[in-house]
Amino acid sequence: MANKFSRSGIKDESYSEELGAIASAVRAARRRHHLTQAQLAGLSGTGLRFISELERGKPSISLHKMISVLAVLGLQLRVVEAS
Amino acid sequence: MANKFSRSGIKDESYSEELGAIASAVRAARRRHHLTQAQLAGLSGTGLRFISELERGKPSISLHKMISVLAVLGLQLRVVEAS
DNA sequence: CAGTAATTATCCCGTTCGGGATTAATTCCG
DNA sequence: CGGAATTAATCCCGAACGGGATAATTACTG
Repeated sequence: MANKFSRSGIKDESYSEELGAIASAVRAARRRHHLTQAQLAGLSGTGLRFISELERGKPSISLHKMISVLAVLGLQLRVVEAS
Repeated sequence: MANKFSRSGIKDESYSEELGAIASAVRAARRRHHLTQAQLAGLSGTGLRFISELERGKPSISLHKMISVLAVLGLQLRVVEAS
């Protein structure tokens, strides 16, 4: 996941494939819906900061907030067997 | 999700189907592996409290910790289209 | 290219997570 | 059934989330 907006922060890219996949899925879905991060924040009852961090794969984000965001985008979380 | 160990706490059962499904999946998988919550905590690098709350569907748990637990149980998180 | 829009980083600060311990309640099983 | 095992609730407290604002950086477009 290319961090194109990086200023000077260090981003640990090695954390988890799942995290990265979720982050990418959220960003892609947001763009499909032609929403800015700010709009998505408003629609999901979260803040701009949360959306930004979610899309950059921040590990420690709160599950229910993420579920709220997914719902706005017509997505869901599922538990599956590891491949 | 029957709360069989409930003492006197009030449990909001209406929160999110996804949360409940994740919680149930974790508990079921743990039992399939014949692990106690304490053992699973040890294996996943979390604490007993976290496992207990995860299995009871606590909404605000931290995503990466949950992913660690799922990994021990041979499970993964996926984002899917909402049905 | 320049101006505007969008995204990211950082700050302050109130709220809450969760480790580990302890206690209480429930479940398990011989 | 009773005792041991397991799970849930609660406590203290350090760590950290995240709202909102601000500033910096990057992307977009005419």
